Amino acid sequence: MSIKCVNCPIRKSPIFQAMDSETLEYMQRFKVGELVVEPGTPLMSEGSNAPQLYTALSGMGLRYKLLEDGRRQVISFVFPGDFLGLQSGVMREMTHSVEATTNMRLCVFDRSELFNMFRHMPGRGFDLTWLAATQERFLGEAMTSIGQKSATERIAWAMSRVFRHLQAMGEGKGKSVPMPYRQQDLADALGLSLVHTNKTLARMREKQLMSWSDGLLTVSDIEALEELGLVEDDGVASRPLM
Amino acid sequence: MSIKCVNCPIRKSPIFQAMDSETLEYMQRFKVGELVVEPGTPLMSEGSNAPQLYTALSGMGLRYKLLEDGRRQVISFVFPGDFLGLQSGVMREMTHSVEATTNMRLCVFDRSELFNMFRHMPGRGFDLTWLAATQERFLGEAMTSIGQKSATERIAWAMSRVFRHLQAMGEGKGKSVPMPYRQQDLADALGLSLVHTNKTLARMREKQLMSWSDGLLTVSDIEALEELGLVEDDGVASRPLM
DNA sequence: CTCCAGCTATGTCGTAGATTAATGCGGATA
DNA sequence: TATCCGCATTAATCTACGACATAGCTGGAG
Repeated sequence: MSIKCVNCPIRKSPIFQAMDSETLEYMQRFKVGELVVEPGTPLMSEGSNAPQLYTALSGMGLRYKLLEDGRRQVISFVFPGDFLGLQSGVMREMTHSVEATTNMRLCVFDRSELFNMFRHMPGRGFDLTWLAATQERFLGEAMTSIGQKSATERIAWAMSRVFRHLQAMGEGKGKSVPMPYRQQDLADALGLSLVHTNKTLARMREKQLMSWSDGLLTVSDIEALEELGLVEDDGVASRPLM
Repeated sequence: MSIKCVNCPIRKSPIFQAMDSETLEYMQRFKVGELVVEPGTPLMSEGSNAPQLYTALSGMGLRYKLLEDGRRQVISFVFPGDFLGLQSGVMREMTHSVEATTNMRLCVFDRSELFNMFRHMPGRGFDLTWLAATQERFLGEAMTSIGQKSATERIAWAMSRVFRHLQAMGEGKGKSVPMPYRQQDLADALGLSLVHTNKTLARMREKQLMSWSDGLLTVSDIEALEELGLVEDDGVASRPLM
C-alpha cells in the first residue's frame, strides 16, 4: 500500500473522529487496493450499484445530480477523507453521481464485504448511521442556503464551510486552502448562474471578503465571512456520540 | 393503547416496508405511550436533544430550519408513518425543528432505550441507516428541485411526490389526498415567495394540472404532473435491501 | 353583530439574477 | 508559428420572481 493507513486523511476528518476508532481498524481489513484517477473520471453514477466503495485519499471531486435536459445540481464537494458510495451499500442504487475533478487517489473497498461487516457488527453499524446522518445534516443546511439566501450569502456560506473544513483537515497553509473547482461547479452547487456567480465573486473580492483564483481560496477574516453567510455554529458534527 | 400496533400507519409506509419486519416488532417493546397535540405545537427544536422520539400515527406536520432573521426553510412535510427524531439519537442534537400543523397523534418512544437497542442489535441497527439514507436521498432530490427548477416545476414536483406518497399510504380517496398546509408552507418548502406560489398555483389550476384548496389536493393526471415536475422514477425507495 | 386575525387572491412595480454574447488568455497540440 | 479549447471576465438585455399594496373570505372572540 502506498499510503499507510495510520496516515489516512480519513483520520483527520471530523466525521470520522466522531466514530468509534475501532471501526477504522476494522475497515482496514477490507481494503482491496488503491485507485488513481484523472480529472473528469466518473467514479459512480446515479442509479448504478457500484461494487466498489472508496475513501478519498487525495485530490478532489464532486457529487451531483443531473436533470434530463442537462441542468446539474452539485450536491457537495468531495475532499480527502470523504467516504464514497454509502448509498450504493444501503439503498440498492446511488442517488447521485460522483466524479473526480482533479487527480485523485482512492482507497478501494469491496462493497458487499464491507457492508456485510457493518451489517453484522453492532457497534460498527452504528457508525454507518452516523455517516448518513452527517450527510443528512449537511444537505439540510445546503437546502436552506439555496432556498432562502441571496447569492452573496450563499457564496459566503459555501466558501466559509469549505475553508473551515480544509483548515481542519490540515490541507491549507496560513489563510489559504486549495479549492480546485471551476466557477461553474460552485454555481451549480448554489443554484446560481455562472455569470452571476462570477460577478458576485468579483464584488466580494473587491470588498476583500475573500479571494479565489488558480484553485486557491484565501480568506483573511473567516468569522466575518461566516457571519455574512449566516453560517450556524456547528456544535454537532465534530462531537462524539452519546 | 388506543391504536393496535398491527394497524400502525408505519406499516403502510414504503420506507418501513423496506426494513426488516422484525425491527418493527422490536420497536413495539419500547413504546412508552401516545401523545396528542394541536396545530402549532412544537415537537422538537433545532439544537435540542429531545429525550422522546416519535412515530406519527395520524395528522401532519413540518420539519424546518430557521435563519436568525426569520426566513424559514421547510425541509419536508411530516405524514403518518414518519419517524421523528432520528438525528437527536444519532447526532447529539436535532438539526431541524419539527412542528405539528394539524391535530396529531404520535407514538412515543424513549430515545436512549430505543437507540440502545438499535446500537446493539446488528440487524436492527442497519435499518436505522436505511432510514437516514432514505432521508438523504429525499433531500438530494429536493435540493436539486430548489436549485435548478422553475417555480412551476418545483410545485409540480412537490405536489406529485405528496400525492404519490399519500396514495400509497392509503390516505386518499380516488384522485384526492389530504394536504392540510398553508400556501406559505409550500412556498417555504420550495424556496419561493408566498405571492408567487399563489399565482403559480392559480395558473396550474386553470390549466387543470391539479387543484389544491381546503386542505385537499386533487390530481387528475398524476403522470402528466410528474413529467412537468421532472420527477425521477423512484426505483429505489420502496425496494427491499440487498 | 362587529371586530379582528389569518389566509387566499390579484394587480403593479422593482430587482436579483438569468440569458446571451463578445473578449481575453493560458495551455495544449501540431 | 498558428489554431483550438476550456475557462474567466465583462457588458447589454431580458425575465422570473420578489416586494408591496389592497381586497375578500372565513371563523373565532367578545
